[in-house]
Amino acid sequence: MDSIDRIRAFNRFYTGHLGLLSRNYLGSGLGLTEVRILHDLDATEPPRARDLALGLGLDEGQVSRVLAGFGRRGWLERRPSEVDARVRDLGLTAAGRQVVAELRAASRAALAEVIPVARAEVVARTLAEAEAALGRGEIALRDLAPGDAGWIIERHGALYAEDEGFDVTFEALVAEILGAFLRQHDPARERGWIAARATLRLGSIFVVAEAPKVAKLRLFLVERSERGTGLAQQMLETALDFARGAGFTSIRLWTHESHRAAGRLYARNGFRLTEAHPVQSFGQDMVTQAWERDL
Amino acid sequence: MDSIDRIRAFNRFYTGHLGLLSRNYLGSGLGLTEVRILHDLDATEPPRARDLALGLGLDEGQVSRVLAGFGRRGWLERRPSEVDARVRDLGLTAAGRQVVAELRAASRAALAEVIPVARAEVVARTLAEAEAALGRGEIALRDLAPGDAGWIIERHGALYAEDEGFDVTFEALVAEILGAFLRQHDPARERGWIAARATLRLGSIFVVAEAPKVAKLRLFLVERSERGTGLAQQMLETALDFARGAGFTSIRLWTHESHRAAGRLYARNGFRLTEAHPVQSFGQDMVTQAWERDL
DNA sequence: GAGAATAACTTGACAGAATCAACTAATCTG
DNA sequence: CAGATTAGTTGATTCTGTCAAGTTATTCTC
Repeated sequence: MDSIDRIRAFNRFYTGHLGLLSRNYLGSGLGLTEVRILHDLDATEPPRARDLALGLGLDEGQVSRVLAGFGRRGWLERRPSEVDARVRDLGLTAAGRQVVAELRAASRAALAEVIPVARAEVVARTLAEAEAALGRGEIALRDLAPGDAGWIIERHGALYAEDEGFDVTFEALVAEILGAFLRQHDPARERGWIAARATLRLGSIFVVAEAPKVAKLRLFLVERSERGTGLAQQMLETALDFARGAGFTSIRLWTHESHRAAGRLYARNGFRLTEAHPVQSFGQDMVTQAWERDL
Repeated sequence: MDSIDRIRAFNRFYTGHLGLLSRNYLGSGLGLTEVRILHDLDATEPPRARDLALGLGLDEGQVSRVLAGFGRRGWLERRPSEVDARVRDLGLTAAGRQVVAELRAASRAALAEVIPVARAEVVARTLAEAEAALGRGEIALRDLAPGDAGWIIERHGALYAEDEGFDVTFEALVAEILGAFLRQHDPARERGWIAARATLRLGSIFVVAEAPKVAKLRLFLVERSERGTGLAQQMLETALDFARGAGFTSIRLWTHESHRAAGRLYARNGFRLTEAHPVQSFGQDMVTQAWERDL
């Protein structure tokens, strides 16, 4: 079962599990479409009819009829816009907002019934990550927070096991490096960043001191999904800027020959290959490289 | 925004994003309901009409009509069951299976179009975890695999930060403990387990040697969602059995007074509180406890 | 600035989906 | 064996979604 099949399996499971397709939505007498439109209408900046159709993937005619229905029921006011007379400004009435509030409460109650309270937290966390994985939200570079170090270790362990066949001693090394860093480091000269989209972590990069004037780049990792997007370049620049500002005059890093894309990134950013020799580590034969550049 | 609201937000996002409500499903001329029924029919053990209605949350009349339609198109054979003449045995014809195969291919293609290849992997991974979080799949206790150590560190870091206000030095400690364990331990006498539902990890427990005859229980963690389900008891028993089999004659553990439920679990399992004194650690004032029992 | 093109929305016609209820036939229960 | 239950079908009705045509206002083009 490949990734696409897994996603399809989830879709079937989820639609079934939550009854997303239910007609008479939560006994309100409204259809799912009406509920979705109502929800969109209840925003600080109410949308135009056209936006509703586009945003929800509906026929404009249908939206028009639904809105007319809301008007008839006294939930919605529609008056010609003063800026553009083709457009009708939409605004929920107090009664309309009341209906939305009731629907929201009913929806919450229905969900709470299907999902045990204790589970809601994990479910929300994993779904939020899935949402971010689907590309929702902006990527930000931030400082380390509790839990991040573990994630860095997990992803180094998992990705290097898949890509290079490394055994768990590599994960052990990463754990020890990070343990030592967290326990003690000079915040003025040493720092780690996490790239994340909402709660979904996408990459890590660290600058540590190797010598008074020589910095070292470590634990530079970017998830496969974000490779080739320019994120790695942005992270590298952030790290180099910090190292420069912290008074280092040069920076070094160690990597493996098999990381071709990483090598190209370093070369493009002024690093020179200064060392390369075969080693046997983490259960695999490979060629380690040292790269260096002035700051 | 609490967990339930987050889940509701995901539902809105997801239904919109994947166009789950698409009518004329993938240009096949079939509706979503027909497609769902067809998919369910294509199983090794074909369901009865009744099961379809129940399983998909549909009206029995509607299912009957849809099945009749499939029969008319030559996709489905319906003959009275020999066991129970009220029931009609359902079986897709070769043509029917062909239709299902084409639909599956079309669905895969449509998904692949919406989700960039590079992203499919993370999306599948996070959705699989969400599915497990929703309670799908059995819980299993297994040995450590790459990535597990990082997860243990992350969850210790995150949960203790939330529950006890610990700072990152606690995460550092866990990282160092695990780094050392992974790098070197005696597999006959020391062992770690992960409790997981599919790919979603739910807890961890370790047995290590403190002295030749004295074992130590460490890194015992259960996600909030699984507390009170008997999982912790099962994990503890597994660990105690192992320690007994490995020749230890007693076992110790350290915990904090604030972990009331854990304390009750230990007491219920024959542990005695042997030590308790106030300490200042990880940025918090607390009372550490030592517990012990014979094996 | 006139005429064409486009945009925002409405309306009509119609096929298909979902719902409710009534119905047949077989089987189970006590 | 009478009555209840189960599996499935059929009919009437309402609602949804879709396609196409229409109205009015605005913008574009030469």
